[in-house]
Amino acid sequence: MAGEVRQLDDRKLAVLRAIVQDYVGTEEPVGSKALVERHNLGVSPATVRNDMAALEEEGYIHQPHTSAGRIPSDKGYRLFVDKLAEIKPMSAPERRAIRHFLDGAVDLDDVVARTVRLLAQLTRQVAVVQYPSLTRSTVRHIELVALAPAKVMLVLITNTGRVEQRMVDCPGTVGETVLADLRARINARAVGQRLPDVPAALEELPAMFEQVDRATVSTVLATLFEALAEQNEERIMLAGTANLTRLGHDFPLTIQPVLEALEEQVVLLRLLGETTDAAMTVRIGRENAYEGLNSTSVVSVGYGSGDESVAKLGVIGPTRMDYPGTMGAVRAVARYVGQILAES
Amino acid sequence: MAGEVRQLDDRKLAVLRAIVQDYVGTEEPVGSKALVERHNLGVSPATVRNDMAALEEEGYIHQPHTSAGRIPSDKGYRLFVDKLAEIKPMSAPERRAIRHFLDGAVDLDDVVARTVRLLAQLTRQVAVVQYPSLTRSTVRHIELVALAPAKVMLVLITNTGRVEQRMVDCPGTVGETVLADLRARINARAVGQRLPDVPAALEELPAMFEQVDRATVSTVLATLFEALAEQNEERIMLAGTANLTRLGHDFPLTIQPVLEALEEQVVLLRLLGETTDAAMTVRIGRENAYEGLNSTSVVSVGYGSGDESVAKLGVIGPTRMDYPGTMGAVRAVARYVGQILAES
DNA sequence: TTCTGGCACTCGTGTATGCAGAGTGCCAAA
DNA sequence: TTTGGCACTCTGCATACACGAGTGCCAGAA
Repeated sequence: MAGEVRQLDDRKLAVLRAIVQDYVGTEEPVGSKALVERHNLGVSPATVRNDMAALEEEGYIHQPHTSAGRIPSDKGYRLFVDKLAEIKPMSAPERRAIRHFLDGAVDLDDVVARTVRLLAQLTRQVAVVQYPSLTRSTVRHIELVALAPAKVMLVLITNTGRVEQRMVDCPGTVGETVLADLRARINARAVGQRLPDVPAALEELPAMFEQVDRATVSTVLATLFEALAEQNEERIMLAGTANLTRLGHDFPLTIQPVLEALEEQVVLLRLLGETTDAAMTVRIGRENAYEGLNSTSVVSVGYGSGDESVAKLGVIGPTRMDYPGTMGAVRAVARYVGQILAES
Repeated sequence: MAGEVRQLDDRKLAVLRAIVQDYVGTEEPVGSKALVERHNLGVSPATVRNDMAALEEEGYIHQPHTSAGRIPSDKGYRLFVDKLAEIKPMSAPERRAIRHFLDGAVDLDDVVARTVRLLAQLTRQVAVVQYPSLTRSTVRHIELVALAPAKVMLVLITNTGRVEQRMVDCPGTVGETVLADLRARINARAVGQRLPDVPAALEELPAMFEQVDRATVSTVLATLFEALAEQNEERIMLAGTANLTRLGHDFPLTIQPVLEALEEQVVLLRLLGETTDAAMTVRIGRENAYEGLNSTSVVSVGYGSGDESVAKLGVIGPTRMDYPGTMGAVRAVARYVGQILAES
C-alpha cells in the first residue's frame, strides 16, 4: 500500500525537529504553545497541535499522560537522526584541544585512556573505547625467552603496540640453540602477518626440526596459537560513569541496569560489535539488543590507523541526547585517534 | 584528665552495638522499644533511652530529628569496629568458592580481574584492587629486540608476571652482536633485583662498551629507567559500581561524588596508599581524606605473594555497612590472592 | 482545503490540613 | 538505678482543593 509509511509534510517534520531539540534541552515534555514561541514556525499553536496529533498517530511522539506535552519516541529520534539532523562538526578550537590532548600519550594504554576520558568529557556521557583489535593487527615481533631449563616465556608484539605474554611449560629441557633457531624461523614467517593468518604460516614448522625437539616446538606453537585466539576476547576501557547521575529523575531504576551492563565487558563488546565498520552507528533505545540499555542510545564508530578500522569507540547516553553534537564529537575523536595510531 | 574519654559501662556499649547492628540491617533509625524487642538486653525501653541519651552526649549516635530513632555517627562506627566487633571469618564453603574462582585465572590481568569481581560480589559493594606494584617486584627478564636498524623494543618482565614494553629510538644503527651483548650483561646484573635497585646495578654498564656504542647503551638504559620509574604510577581495577545504587534514598547527591572519585585513579591510589601494610585498615566517613567519600567507608588491606605485601585491595561502601562481614571477605580474598601469586 | 481562535475538559503539581504512629524526654515511684 | 507513665514532637500518608499547562474538537475565516 502507498499509505503504509505515510508521507509527512515539511512542516510536520519541522515540528518534530523542534520537539526533539526542545526536549533535549529542557528534559520536559514540550507543548504546542512553547514550541511556537521558541521556534518561529509561522503558524499558530492550534495548527501545531494538529501536526502533533498526526505525529503521535504515526508513533513519532507520545504523551506521558493526557494533557501533558509531547516527548519524542525512539522512532521519532530515529527519524530525527536519519533525516532531520546534521552531524555538528567540532569547532576549530575544539579540534585543536582534542589533538593536543591526545598527542601527549606515551603508549597504547595511554592513548586509549586519554581517548576515553576525552570522549566522556566532550559528550558529558559514558564513553567506551575498544583496544585496537588483535584480529586486524599484524605481528611485529615474537620473542622467546628461556627462564628455566623447561620454561619459556613467549612474548607477542603487534604493530598496534600491544604486547601479550604467556608462560610455556615444555615437555623437556630446551637448548638455547634450538630456541634461537625456533625464534628466527617463527619471526621469519610470522612477522607482518595478520594474527589470524599466523597459524597457517607456521604450519610446517615442526617438520623442520629434529625429532627430539618437535614436542617442544609444538608446545610453543600451541601456546602461541592459543594466545592469538584467546586474546580475541578484546579489552575495553570505560569512563564517565559519573555522568549517569544526570540521566533521569526516576533514578535508581534507570541507572542500575546501565551500570550493570557497563560492568559486563561482553555486553559492551557486543554493543560495539554491532557497529558497521566505516559508518557511524546510532542505536536508539529499544534498538539495543541488551535490555538494560533500553532507555539509552549508543553512538559508535570504527577507528583505525589508516584506511581500515581496527576497533570501535562510542558513547552511551540517554535516548534524550544531543545527537548532532555527540555524533560530531565521536567522529572527531575517532578521526584523531586514528591519526595518532598511524603515526606511532 | 580521667574524664576526657569518659568510660562507658558495658550495657551502654551493648546498646551501641545493638544500634549499629540494627541500623545496618534496616537502614532506619532505631528506637528504644524496637531495640529491647530484638536484642534481649534485659532492661526496659526507658533504661535504654537513658543510655542512648548518654551515648548521644558523647557523640556516638545522633538523631536525624527530634523524636526519631538513633543513627550511629562516624565516631560510633569507629568504636564499634575497634572494640565491639570481631572480623567474621568466611565459612568453609565460601572459602572453597573463593579458592576455586581464583584458581581459574590464566595471567596476571585475569587474577586481578577475577579478584575484583569476586570481592564486589562477596561484599555487594564497590571493590578496588591495585595491581602488584612494580616497586616491590623483581626483574625476571629484560628483552631487547631489534625492530629496525635504529629501533629497539625493550620488554621488561617482572616476577609478578607483569610486562612493560617501550620503543627505543637509538642514535645510530645497532649491531645485533652489540645488542646480544648488552642483553646478556643487563640480565646478568638485573635479574632478581628489585626494580628500584636496577639503576644502581647497571651503573657501570656503559663503561664496559666500546666508545661508539656507548650512546646507544645509554639511550637504552635511560628508557629502561624511565619505564621503571614511570610505571610506579600504578594501575587499579574496579568493579561493582552498580552496587552503589543501593547506597541511599537521597540518591543522586550521594552517588555522584562517589562515582567521580572512583574515576580518578589518583584518588583511589591515595586511598589505598593510606593502608598500613600488614593490618587491615578501616576508614570511616569523614576519616577519608577525599571529600567525595565523606559518607562512605573504605576497608582495605595489603596482599602479597609471600610474607610481604606488594599491593593493596579493598572495598568502598556506605558508612552503614556490615563491617564484620566486609572485613572478613576482604581478609579472605587478600589471603587467597597472595597464595595464587606465590604459586605462579 | 487549510489554518485559526475559542472553549471545555483532563491531569499533574503544589499547598494546606488532619490523623496515626513512632519515638523521645522527663518525672515520680519502686 | 531502674521503671512505668505521660505529654510532646515530628514524620509519613492520605485527603482535599485550587491552579496551570496542555490537549481535542469545532465552527468560522482565509
